[in-house]
Amino acid sequence: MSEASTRRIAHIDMDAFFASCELSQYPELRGLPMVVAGRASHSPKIRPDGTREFSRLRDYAGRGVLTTATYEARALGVHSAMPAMQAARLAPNAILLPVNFELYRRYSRLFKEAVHSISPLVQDVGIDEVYADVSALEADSATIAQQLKAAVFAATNLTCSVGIAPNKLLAKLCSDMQKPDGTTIITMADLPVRIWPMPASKINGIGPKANAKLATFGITTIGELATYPEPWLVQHFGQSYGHWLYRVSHGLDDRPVVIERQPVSMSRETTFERNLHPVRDRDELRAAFTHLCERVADDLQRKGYLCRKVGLKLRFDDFKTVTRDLTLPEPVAEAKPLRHAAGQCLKRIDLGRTIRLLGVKASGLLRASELTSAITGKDEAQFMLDFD
DNA sequence: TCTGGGGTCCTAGGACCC
DNA sequence: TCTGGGGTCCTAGGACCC
Repeated sequence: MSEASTRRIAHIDMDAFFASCELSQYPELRGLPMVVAGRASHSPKIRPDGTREFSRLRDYAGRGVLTTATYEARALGVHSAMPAMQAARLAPNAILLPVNFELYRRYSRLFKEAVHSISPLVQDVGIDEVYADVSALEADSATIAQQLKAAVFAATNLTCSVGIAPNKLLAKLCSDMQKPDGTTIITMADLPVRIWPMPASKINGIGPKANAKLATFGITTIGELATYPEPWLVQHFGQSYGHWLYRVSHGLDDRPVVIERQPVSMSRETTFERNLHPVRDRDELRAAFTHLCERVADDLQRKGYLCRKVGLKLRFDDFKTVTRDLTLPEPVAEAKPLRHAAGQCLKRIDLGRTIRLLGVKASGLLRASELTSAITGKDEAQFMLDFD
Protein backbone atom coordinates (compact mmCIF):
# COMPACT_ATOMS: atom_id res chain seq x y z
CA MET A 1 0.00 0.00 0.00
CA SER A 2 0.99 3.57 0.54
CA GLU A 3 3.47 2.69 3.26
CA ALA A 4 5.74 1.24 0.58
CA SER A 5 6.15 4.74 -0.78
CA THR A 6 7.21 6.02 2.62
CA ARG A 7 10.29 3.80 2.67
CA ARG A 8 13.59 5.45 1.86
CA ILE A 9 16.32 3.12 0.62
CA ALA A 10 19.83 4.25 -0.21
CA HIS A 11 22.12 2.41 -2.60
CA ILE A 12 25.75 3.36 -2.19
CA ASP A 13 28.13 2.31 -4.94
CA MET A 14 31.88 2.98 -4.93
CA ASP A 15 33.16 4.65 -8.13
CA ALA A 16 35.43 2.42 -10.28
CA PHE A 17 36.29 0.68 -7.05
CA PHE A 18 39.23 -1.62 -7.88
CA ALA A 19 40.88 0.97 -10.09
CA SER A 20 40.42 3.65 -7.42
CA CYS A 21 41.99 1.42 -4.76
CA GLU A 22 44.99 0.86 -7.05
CA LEU A 23 45.33 4.58 -7.81
CA SER A 24 45.51 5.25 -4.09
CA GLN A 25 48.61 3.03 -4.07
CA TYR A 26 50.07 4.34 -7.34
CA PRO A 27 48.98 7.97 -7.71
CA GLU A 28 51.39 8.47 -10.63
CA LEU A 29 48.99 6.37 -12.75
CA ARG A 30 46.17 8.89 -12.46
CA GLY A 31 44.90 9.84 -15.91
CA LEU A 32 46.57 6.90 -17.68
CA PRO A 33 44.81 3.95 -19.29
CA MET A 34 45.10 1.15 -16.73
CA VAL A 35 43.61 -2.32 -16.33
CA VAL A 36 43.58 -4.85 -13.53
CA ALA A 37 43.95 -8.48 -14.52
CA GLY A 38 45.73 -11.65 -13.56
CA ARG A 39 48.30 -12.57 -11.00
CA ALA A 40 51.18 -11.18 -9.00
CA SER A 41 53.74 -11.73 -11.77
CA HIS A 42 52.71 -8.32 -13.09
CA SER A 43 53.39 -6.39 -9.91
CA PRO A 44 55.36 -3.18 -10.49
CA LYS A 45 59.15 -3.39 -10.01
CA ILE A 46 61.17 -0.79 -8.17
CA ARG A 47 63.95 0.75 -10.30
CA PRO A 48 67.36 1.63 -8.79
CA ASP A 49 66.31 5.30 -8.69
CA GLY A 50 63.28 4.37 -6.58
CA THR A 51 60.65 4.97 -9.26
CA ARG A 52 58.27 2.18 -10.21
CA GLU A 53 58.24 0.26 -13.45
CA PHE A 54 54.84 -1.08 -14.43
CA SER A 55 53.88 -3.98 -16.67
CA ARG A 56 51.96 -3.24 -19.84
CA LEU A 57 48.92 -5.07 -21.11
CA ARG A 58 50.98 -6.39 -24.06
CA ASP A 59 53.08 -8.33 -21.49
CA TYR A 60 50.05 -10.35 -20.48
CA ALA A 61 50.01 -14.05 -21.27
CA GLY A 62 47.26 -16.35 -20.12
CA ARG A 63 43.56 -17.02 -20.08
CA GLY A 64 42.29 -14.34 -17.74
CA VAL A 65 39.81 -11.53 -18.30
CA LEU A 66 40.04 -7.90 -17.25
CA THR A 67 38.78 -7.38 -13.72
CA THR A 68 38.49 -3.66 -14.28
CA ALA A 69 39.53 -0.90 -16.66
CA THR A 70 39.84 2.84 -15.99
CA TYR A 71 37.82 5.30 -18.06
CA GLU A 72 40.98 6.16 -19.99
CA ALA A 73 41.40 2.47 -20.87
CA ARG A 74 37.74 2.11 -21.78
CA ALA A 75 38.20 4.93 -24.27
CA LEU A 76 40.54 2.52 -26.12
CA GLY A 77 37.75 -0.02 -26.47
CA VAL A 78 38.49 -2.38 -23.60
CA HIS A 79 36.17 -3.16 -20.72
CA SER A 80 35.97 -5.40 -17.69
CA ALA A 81 35.26 -9.09 -18.40
CA MET A 82 37.00 -8.79 -21.76
CA PRO A 83 39.62 -11.53 -22.34
CA ALA A 84 42.95 -9.94 -21.48
CA MET A 85 44.64 -11.21 -24.63
CA GLN A 86 41.96 -9.57 -26.73
CA ALA A 87 42.27 -6.34 -24.72
CA ALA A 88 46.04 -6.45 -25.29
CA ARG A 89 45.52 -6.11 -29.03
CA LEU A 90 43.36 -3.01 -28.53
CA ALA A 91 45.38 -1.31 -25.81
CA PRO A 92 48.89 -2.85 -25.74
CA ASN A 93 50.39 0.08 -23.86
CA ALA A 94 47.81 0.28 -21.09
CA ILE A 95 49.30 -0.18 -17.62
CA LEU A 96 48.68 -3.69 -16.27
CA LEU A 97 48.28 -4.36 -12.57
CA PRO A 98 47.58 -7.70 -10.89
CA VAL A 99 44.42 -8.06 -8.78
CA ASN A 100 45.01 -7.23 -5.13
CA PHE A 101 41.94 -8.48 -3.31
CA GLU A 102 43.50 -7.92 0.06
CA LEU A 103 43.72 -4.20 -0.72
CA TYR A 104 40.13 -4.07 -2.01
CA ARG A 105 38.83 -5.89 1.04
CA ARG A 106 40.60 -3.43 3.31
CA TYR A 107 38.98 -0.47 1.54
CA SER A 108 35.65 -2.31 1.46
CA ARG A 109 35.69 -2.69 5.22
CA LEU A 110 36.40 1.02 5.71
CA PHE A 111 33.64 1.94 3.25
CA LYS A 112 31.05 -0.23 4.97
CA GLU A 113 31.99 0.98 8.44
CA ALA A 114 31.56 4.54 7.22
CA VAL A 115 28.06 3.83 5.88
CA HIS A 116 27.23 2.10 9.13
CA SER A 117 28.20 5.19 11.10
CA ILE A 118 25.42 7.10 9.31
CA SER A 119 22.75 4.38 9.06
CA PRO A 120 22.72 1.14 11.07
CA LEU A 121 20.49 -0.87 8.70
CA VAL A 122 22.99 -1.91 6.04
CA GLN A 123 22.87 -4.80 3.57
CA ASP A 124 26.06 -6.04 1.96
CA VAL A 125 25.70 -6.72 -1.76
CA GLY A 126 29.25 -7.20 -2.84
CA ILE A 127 32.66 -5.73 -2.20
CA ASP A 128 31.84 -2.24 -3.47
CA GLU A 129 28.14 -1.61 -2.85
CA VAL A 130 25.55 -1.67 -0.08
CA TYR A 131 21.91 -0.85 0.52
CA ALA A 132 20.91 1.11 3.61
CA ASP A 133 17.36 1.54 4.89
CA VAL A 134 17.36 5.20 5.90
CA SER A 135 13.59 5.46 6.45
CA ALA A 136 13.94 6.03 10.17
CA LEU A 137 16.57 8.76 9.96
CA GLU A 138 15.53 12.31 10.85
CA ALA A 139 17.29 14.16 8.07
CA ASP A 140 15.94 14.67 4.58
CA SER A 141 17.28 12.48 1.78
CA ALA A 142 19.64 15.09 0.31
CA THR A 143 21.27 15.60 3.69
CA ILE A 144 21.59 11.85 4.26
CA ALA A 145 23.22 11.41 0.85
CA GLN A 146 25.73 14.15 1.66
CA GLN A 147 26.46 12.59 5.06
CA LEU A 148 27.01 9.17 3.50
CA LYS A 149 29.38 10.50 0.85
CA ALA A 150 31.30 12.63 3.34
CA ALA A 151 31.71 9.70 5.75
CA VAL A 152 32.89 7.37 2.97
CA PHE A 153 35.35 9.94 1.65
CA ALA A 154 36.71 10.67 5.13
CA ALA A 155 37.28 6.95 5.72
CA THR A 156 38.71 5.95 2.31
CA ASN A 157 39.65 9.09 0.39
CA LEU A 158 37.51 7.58 -2.38
CA THR A 159 34.26 8.78 -3.89
CA CYS A 160 30.98 6.92 -4.21
CA SER A 161 27.63 7.48 -5.87
CA VAL A 162 24.42 7.47 -3.89
CA GLY A 163 20.85 6.81 -4.97
CA ILE A 164 17.92 7.27 -2.61
CA ALA A 165 14.49 6.03 -3.64
CA PRO A 166 11.39 4.28 -2.25
CA ASN A 167 12.87 0.80 -2.79
CA LYS A 168 16.02 -1.16 -3.63
CA LEU A 169 15.23 -1.51 -7.33
CA LEU A 170 14.94 2.25 -7.87
CA ALA A 171 17.78 3.13 -5.49
CA LYS A 172 20.12 0.90 -7.48
CA LEU A 173 19.06 2.51 -10.77
CA CYS A 174 19.55 5.95 -9.19
CA SER A 175 23.07 5.40 -7.91
CA ASP A 176 24.12 4.62 -11.47
CA MET A 177 22.54 7.73 -13.00
CA GLN A 178 25.21 10.32 -12.19
CA LYS A 179 28.47 8.44 -11.73
CA PRO A 180 31.02 9.26 -10.54
CA ASP A 181 30.54 11.09 -7.24
CA GLY A 182 26.82 11.46 -7.94
CA THR A 183 23.72 11.89 -5.84
CA THR A 184 20.29 11.04 -7.23
CA ILE A 185 17.08 11.13 -5.24
CA ILE A 186 13.73 10.15 -6.70
CA THR A 187 10.18 9.41 -5.62
CA MET A 188 7.48 7.38 -7.36
CA ALA A 189 6.26 10.53 -9.08
CA ASP A 190 9.58 10.72 -10.98
CA LEU A 191 9.12 7.28 -12.55
CA PRO A 192 7.88 8.32 -16.02
CA VAL A 193 10.52 11.00 -16.52
CA ARG A 194 13.58 9.54 -14.80
CA ILE A 195 13.18 5.75 -15.00
CA TRP A 196 11.07 4.90 -18.02
CA PRO A 197 13.55 6.24 -20.60
CA MET A 198 16.30 3.93 -19.27
CA PRO A 199 17.27 0.71 -21.10
CA ALA A 200 15.50 -2.34 -19.67
CA SER A 201 18.91 -4.01 -19.35
CA LYS A 202 19.80 -1.55 -16.57
CA ILE A 203 17.45 -3.45 -14.28
CA ASN A 204 19.14 -5.96 -12.03
CA GLY A 205 17.77 -9.29 -13.20
CA ILE A 206 17.36 -8.44 -16.89
CA GLY A 207 20.53 -9.93 -18.34
CA PRO A 208 21.66 -10.56 -21.92
CA LYS A 209 19.19 -13.40 -22.58
CA ALA A 210 16.10 -11.68 -21.25
CA ASN A 211 17.13 -8.44 -22.93
CA ALA A 212 17.50 -10.14 -26.32
CA LYS A 213 14.08 -11.73 -25.94
CA LEU A 214 12.51 -8.41 -24.98
CA ALA A 215 14.15 -6.86 -28.03
CA THR A 216 12.38 -9.38 -30.29
CA PHE A 217 9.12 -7.75 -29.17
CA GLY A 218 10.57 -4.30 -29.79
CA ILE A 219 10.98 -3.62 -26.08
CA THR A 220 14.21 -1.81 -25.23
CA THR A 221 13.33 0.69 -22.49
CA ILE A 222 11.73 0.25 -19.09
CA GLY A 223 8.91 2.50 -20.24
CA GLU A 224 8.17 0.29 -23.24
CA LEU A 225 8.10 -2.68 -20.91
CA ALA A 226 5.61 -0.82 -18.72
CA THR A 227 3.12 -0.51 -21.59
CA TYR A 228 2.53 -4.28 -21.64
CA PRO A 229 -0.21 -5.78 -19.47
CA GLU A 230 0.80 -8.34 -16.88
CA PRO A 231 -1.01 -11.29 -18.54
CA TRP A 232 0.88 -10.67 -21.76
CA LEU A 233 4.22 -10.68 -19.93
CA VAL A 234 3.24 -13.86 -18.06
CA GLN A 235 2.24 -15.50 -21.33
CA HIS A 236 5.61 -14.81 -22.92
CA PHE A 237 7.99 -14.95 -19.94
CA GLY A 238 6.36 -17.38 -17.53
CA GLN A 239 4.36 -16.87 -14.37
CA SER A 240 7.15 -15.86 -12.08
CA TYR A 241 9.40 -13.83 -14.38
CA GLY A 242 6.46 -12.22 -16.20
CA HIS A 243 4.94 -11.07 -12.93
CA TRP A 244 8.31 -9.73 -11.82
CA LEU A 245 8.86 -7.89 -15.14
CA TYR A 246 5.49 -6.22 -14.76
CA ARG A 247 6.28 -5.05 -11.25
CA VAL A 248 9.78 -3.74 -11.92
CA SER A 249 8.64 -1.85 -15.01
CA HIS A 250 6.24 0.04 -12.73
CA GLY A 251 8.98 0.67 -10.17
CA LEU A 252 7.54 -1.79 -7.65
CA ASP A 253 9.81 -3.73 -5.30
CA ASP A 254 9.09 -4.57 -1.67
CA ARG A 255 12.24 -6.55 -0.87
CA PRO A 256 13.46 -5.54 2.58
CA VAL A 257 17.01 -4.52 3.40
CA VAL A 258 18.43 -7.70 4.92
CA ILE A 259 21.16 -7.06 7.43
CA GLU A 260 22.61 -10.52 7.89
CA ARG A 261 22.50 -13.54 5.62
CA GLN A 262 23.83 -17.05 5.98
CA PRO A 263 25.95 -18.27 3.08
CA VAL A 264 24.34 -20.86 0.79
CA SER A 265 27.47 -22.35 -0.73
CA MET A 266 31.25 -22.05 -0.80
CA SER A 267 33.27 -23.00 -3.85
CA ARG A 268 36.71 -22.90 -5.42
CA GLU A 269 37.51 -23.37 -9.07
CA THR A 270 40.48 -22.97 -11.35
CA THR A 271 41.02 -22.56 -15.07
CA PHE A 272 44.20 -24.28 -16.18
CA GLU A 273 46.81 -22.44 -18.21
CA ARG A 274 46.41 -25.18 -20.82
CA ASN A 275 43.70 -27.78 -21.24
CA LEU A 276 44.55 -30.96 -19.35
CA HIS A 277 44.12 -34.45 -20.70
CA PRO A 278 42.31 -36.79 -18.27
CA VAL A 279 44.89 -39.52 -18.77
CA ARG A 280 48.13 -37.88 -19.90
CA ASP A 281 47.84 -35.08 -17.33
CA ARG A 282 46.38 -37.28 -14.64
CA ASP A 283 48.89 -36.31 -11.95
CA GLU A 284 48.46 -32.61 -12.50
CA LEU A 285 44.67 -32.96 -12.44
CA ARG A 286 44.71 -35.02 -9.27
CA ALA A 287 46.94 -32.50 -7.51
CA ALA A 288 44.70 -29.60 -8.55
CA PHE A 289 41.59 -31.54 -7.52
CA THR A 290 42.95 -32.28 -4.07
CA HIS A 291 44.11 -28.71 -3.63
CA LEU A 292 40.64 -27.34 -4.48
CA CYS A 293 39.11 -29.66 -1.87
CA GLU A 294 41.64 -28.46 0.68
CA ARG A 295 40.80 -24.84 -0.05
CA VAL A 296 37.04 -25.45 0.25
CA ALA A 297 37.61 -27.35 3.51
CA ASP A 298 39.73 -24.48 4.77
CA ASP A 299 36.99 -21.98 3.89
CA LEU A 300 34.36 -24.09 5.64
CA GLN A 301 36.41 -24.51 8.80
CA ARG A 302 37.57 -20.91 8.94
CA LYS A 303 33.98 -19.67 8.70
CA GLY A 304 32.58 -22.36 10.98
CA TYR A 305 30.41 -24.36 8.59
CA LEU A 306 29.85 -27.96 7.54
CA CYS A 307 28.27 -29.05 4.27
CA ARG A 308 25.82 -31.81 3.41
CA LYS A 309 26.30 -31.53 -0.33
CA VAL A 310 29.42 -31.66 -2.45
CA GLY A 311 29.48 -30.56 -6.07
CA LEU A 312 31.97 -30.96 -8.90
CA LYS A 313 32.25 -28.71 -11.94
CA LEU A 314 34.13 -29.43 -15.15
CA ARG A 315 34.57 -27.22 -18.18
CA PHE A 316 35.81 -28.94 -21.33
CA ASP A 317 37.96 -27.55 -24.12
CA ASP A 318 34.80 -26.62 -26.05
CA PHE A 319 33.65 -24.53 -23.04
CA LYS A 320 30.81 -26.94 -22.33
CA THR A 321 30.29 -27.08 -18.58
CA VAL A 322 28.92 -30.00 -16.61
CA THR A 323 28.18 -30.36 -12.91
CA ARG A 324 27.50 -33.31 -10.65
CA ASP A 325 26.62 -33.25 -6.99
CA LEU A 326 26.14 -35.64 -4.15
CA THR A 327 24.28 -35.37 -0.88
CA LEU A 328 26.19 -36.88 2.03
CA PRO A 329 24.73 -38.94 4.86
CA GLU A 330 26.66 -36.84 7.38
CA PRO A 331 27.76 -33.20 7.16
CA VAL A 332 31.52 -32.73 6.74
CA ALA A 333 34.11 -29.96 6.72
CA GLU A 334 37.36 -31.80 6.09
CA ALA A 335 39.26 -32.08 2.84
CA LYS A 336 39.34 -35.88 2.81
CA PRO A 337 35.58 -36.59 2.77
CA LEU A 338 35.10 -33.66 0.36
CA ARG A 339 37.70 -35.17 -1.95
CA HIS A 340 36.09 -38.59 -1.73
CA ALA A 341 32.59 -37.29 -2.48
CA ALA A 342 33.82 -35.11 -5.33
CA GLY A 343 35.70 -38.15 -6.65
CA GLN A 344 32.39 -40.07 -6.71
CA CYS A 345 30.87 -37.23 -8.70
CA LEU A 346 33.75 -37.34 -11.16
CA LYS A 347 33.04 -41.01 -11.91
CA ARG A 348 29.63 -39.98 -13.29
CA ILE A 349 31.15 -37.71 -15.95
CA ASP A 350 32.22 -38.86 -19.38
CA LEU A 351 35.81 -37.60 -19.80
CA GLY A 352 35.97 -37.62 -23.56
CA ARG A 353 37.78 -34.30 -24.05
CA THR A 354 40.50 -32.24 -22.43
CA ILE A 355 39.62 -30.23 -19.38
CA ARG A 356 39.80 -26.46 -19.11
CA LEU A 357 38.35 -25.84 -15.66
CA LEU A 358 37.88 -27.81 -12.47
CA GLY A 359 35.76 -26.67 -9.51
CA VAL A 360 34.58 -28.00 -6.15
CA LYS A 361 31.56 -26.65 -4.30
CA ALA A 362 30.16 -27.21 -0.82
CA SER A 363 26.47 -26.48 -0.26
CA GLY A 364 23.71 -27.47 2.09
CA LEU A 365 25.66 -25.54 4.71
CA LEU A 366 25.13 -25.90 8.46
CA ARG A 367 26.74 -23.78 11.13
CA ALA A 368 29.18 -25.92 13.08
CA SER A 369 27.81 -24.51 16.34
CA GLU A 370 24.22 -25.34 15.41
CA LEU A 371 25.17 -28.84 14.38
CA THR A 372 26.46 -29.52 17.88
CA SER A 373 23.14 -28.49 19.39
CA ALA A 374 21.23 -30.44 16.75
CA ILE A 375 23.11 -33.59 17.67
CA THR A 376 22.58 -32.93 21.34
CA GLY A 377 18.87 -32.50 20.68
CA LYS A 378 18.77 -35.71 18.68
CA ASP A 379 20.62 -37.59 21.37
CA GLU A 380 18.23 -36.29 23.97
CA ALA A 381 15.26 -37.40 21.89
CA GLN A 382 16.89 -40.77 21.45
CA PHE A 383 17.48 -40.99 25.14
CA MET A 384 13.88 -40.09 25.91
CA LEU A 385 12.73 -42.78 23.53
CA ASP A 386 14.99 -45.38 25.11
CA PHE A 387 13.93 -44.28 28.53
CA ASP A 388 10.32 -44.62 27.57
C1' DT B 1 46.33 -16.90 -27.94
C1' DC B 2 38.57 -15.86 -27.21
C1' DT B 3 35.73 -16.46 -22.95
C1' DG B 4 37.95 -15.62 -14.44
C1' DG B 5 36.14 -16.71 -9.97
C1' DG B 6 32.77 -16.56 -6.38
C1' DG B 7 28.22 -16.35 -5.59
C1' DT B 8 22.40 -16.54 -5.64
C1' DC B 9 18.17 -18.05 -7.43
C1' DC B 10 15.03 -20.55 -10.55
C1' DT B 11 13.26 -24.50 -13.27
C1' DA B 12 12.20 -29.06 -14.17
C1' DG B 13 12.02 -34.07 -13.95
C1' DG B 14 12.13 -38.18 -11.16
C1' DA B 15 11.97 -40.57 -6.69
C1' DC B 16 9.41 -41.32 -2.86
C1' DC B 17 5.81 -40.68 0.60
C1' DC B 18 1.10 -40.03 2.15
C1' DT C 1 -4.58 -53.62 -17.84
C1' DC C 2 -5.84 -46.67 -18.61
C1' DT C 3 -6.11 -42.96 -14.48
C1' DG C 4 -5.03 -38.79 -8.56
C1' DG C 5 -2.39 -35.29 -6.49
C1' DG C 6 0.28 -32.67 -3.09
C1' DG C 7 4.77 -32.22 -0.71
C1' DT C 8 9.64 -32.73 -0.32
C1' DC C 9 14.14 -34.15 -1.60
C1' DC C 10 17.67 -34.88 -5.07
C1' DT C 11 20.04 -33.69 -9.22
C1' DA C 12 21.50 -30.91 -13.53
C1' DG C 13 21.57 -26.91 -15.91
C1' DG C 14 21.24 -22.12 -16.75
C1' DA C 15 20.44 -16.98 -16.02
C1' DC C 16 22.24 -13.46 -13.66
C1' DC C 17 25.23 -10.43 -10.55
C1' DC C 18 29.71 -8.29 -8.86
